[in-house]
Amino acid sequence: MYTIRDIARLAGVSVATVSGVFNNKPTVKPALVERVKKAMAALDYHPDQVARSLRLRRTCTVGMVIADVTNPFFTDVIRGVEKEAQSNGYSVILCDANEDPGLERHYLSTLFSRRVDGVLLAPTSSPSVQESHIHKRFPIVLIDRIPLGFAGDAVMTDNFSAAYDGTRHLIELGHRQIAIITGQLNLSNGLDRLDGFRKALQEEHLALPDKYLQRGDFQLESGYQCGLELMRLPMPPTAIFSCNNRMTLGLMRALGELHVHCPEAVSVLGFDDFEWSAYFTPRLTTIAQPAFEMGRQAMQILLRKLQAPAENNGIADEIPKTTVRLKAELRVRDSTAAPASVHEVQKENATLEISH
Amino acid sequence: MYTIRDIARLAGVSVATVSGVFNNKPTVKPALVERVKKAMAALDYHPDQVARSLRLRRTCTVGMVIADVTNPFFTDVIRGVEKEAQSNGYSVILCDANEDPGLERHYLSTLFSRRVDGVLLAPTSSPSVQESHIHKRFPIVLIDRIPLGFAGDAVMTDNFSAAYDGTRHLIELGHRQIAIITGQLNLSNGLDRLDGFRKALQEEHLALPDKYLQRGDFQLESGYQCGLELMRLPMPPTAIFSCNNRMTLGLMRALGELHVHCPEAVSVLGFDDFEWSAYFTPRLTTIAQPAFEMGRQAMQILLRKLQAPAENNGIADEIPKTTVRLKAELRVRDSTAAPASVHEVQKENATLEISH
DNA sequence: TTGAAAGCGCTACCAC
DNA sequence: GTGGTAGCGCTTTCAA
Repeated sequence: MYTIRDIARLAGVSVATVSGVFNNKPTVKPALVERVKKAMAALDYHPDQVARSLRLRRTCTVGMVIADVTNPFFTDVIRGVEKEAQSNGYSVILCDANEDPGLERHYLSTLFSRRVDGVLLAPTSSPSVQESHIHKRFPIVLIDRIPLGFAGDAVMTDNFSAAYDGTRHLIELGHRQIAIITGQLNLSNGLDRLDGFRKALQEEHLALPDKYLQRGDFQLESGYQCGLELMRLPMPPTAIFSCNNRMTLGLMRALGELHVHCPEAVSVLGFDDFEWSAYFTPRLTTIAQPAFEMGRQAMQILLRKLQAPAENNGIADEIPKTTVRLKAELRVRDSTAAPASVHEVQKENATLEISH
Repeated sequence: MYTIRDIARLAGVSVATVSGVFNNKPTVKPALVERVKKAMAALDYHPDQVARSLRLRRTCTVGMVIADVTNPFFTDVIRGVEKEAQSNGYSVILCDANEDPGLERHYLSTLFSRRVDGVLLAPTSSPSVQESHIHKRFPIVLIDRIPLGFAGDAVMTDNFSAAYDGTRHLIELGHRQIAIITGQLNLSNGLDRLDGFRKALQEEHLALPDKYLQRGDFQLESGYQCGLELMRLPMPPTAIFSCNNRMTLGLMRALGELHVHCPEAVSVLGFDDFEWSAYFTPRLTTIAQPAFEMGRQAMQILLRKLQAPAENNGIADEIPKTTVRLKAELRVRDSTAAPASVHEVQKENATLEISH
């Protein structure tokens, strides 16, 4: 392994000059720059970022702690983060907290040891972010979800509006008996979706019977169980809003097993859109989150904090907090349709018109 | 930010003692260990891994360069790597090469600068791994795919056997007109799948007309185009083997648009299995790669190389190369069935038996 | 404009 | 057992 000294010797200059070259100091003479670069290339020399980090007290590395990397939603988030990081000379250490608060805490400590400049965090349900000492370690930007009452930097989908708009879509199709399968309600992503759903119902004075509010946990199995329960009710709903991709899969399985046809017998609206949503039978109507953009903007905010004056280093409270809520997009496909009763009415109307 | 000196002062010991404590040196007296640990906890002190790395010439960090993180297959690979790394005290820097050889080369240089201890690489089509100087930088273990003629450490699916077994499944169902949609053929994953397919056909003396060999590029669009082409042939195949998940999606879209029913009119066997494979209509028969295990074993091999004696540091040629080929699993679902002609024969046989 | 040297936080060697 | 200290590779100040 070569050092700056080897390059200096080979190029016949001092180490300070070599350092000046790869830090683009304008004071180094072009001729010397040339000689140094040649020497660097000859030895496949790349400055040691570890030594550099120690000296500069800056690693140009950020940590990314994801509660559940297996959820394909996060793949796009990660890509957005990675792209923005890479084009700004940052590297990303990826940590999979696996929905385990203990592991999340462990990762946050590891990242601190490694002196990452900042952290992007999609927190688990029992969030370490609430502990103030974590924020003394490095700036943090939350992604996708925030704990109740959290006041800090965050980028997420405007879940309330997204759920509201989606539910309105169901109402406008003529549905009156609409059920919801929610996720956990202790983080914003679960709660805001339920709230948006409720708002849309209340505006139309539609009831939400207890049985129509099924509480899942964002996992496939819970979507399946809640789906079974809903469709076995004496008065099953005519439309179901499923609050994430996995639960939607479980719900579809439940419908299949019960031989309940979608959308004829029940409409399904799912949160999260993916490559395969348009390949289902029926093609799924979904609420698409801007995952890539979420990652990109989160990294941008973090970078901005890192460029803040050194004395507060992006940690101090004086820096204004940024919360970005990105708009989701409703993608209407074939899993939502007017309820059977409305079909009847429409047919009748059609008949009437024809008979004029 | 506190340093080892602050802890030493607070605990009333020397820096050497403090260092001894968090490096588990058995020579430190328990009473001192206690005092030091208390001081560390009091200040939320975590040893600076940057300084440590500089001193030890070891970062306990590995790089992971993925040609295409958007492919959900890699999500599981990454999880396997991450889990194995984490439980051995390693961190993972994730790099998305985006199928761009230039970007891949750039990342390999960045990782070298950061002095990662080793690299896991799913190479792009125009692979930097063939360049010998890369291997002087750090040990590399390839994942999922190797360039033709590569001799080094690698972990991948036994693509040849997987494709062979899958094709045999089609043959045993009675298919004789079997087509394939391949990916690029310059890396092992594409080529071995084609070879396994060919082998199975040859054993049964089945022809592979030129038109039945459609060359895709592992992207959705190519699966779609190849699917259209195949089913518009004067003599379309009765079964199609699609060489990855994305192309299978494209193929299914093509079948849908042409109103070709699967599996009645054509059977579909897809490489790669995912959460949604069992939720398609029809439920897809697939070849499931052990992605998580692939990541885990790749990281294990890399760790083993890192523990090799310092003088060759896992880079020298003397260390034997390990190539692991993991078995894939054929998951038979509903998208593959006997061809229409065989259905007829079976029905006839059934009739005959009844008439006995 | 260039070079010599101090020091970032830690480890490990050596002296006590 | 414990402590003092050189030095990992780099940046940057200061002197030439």
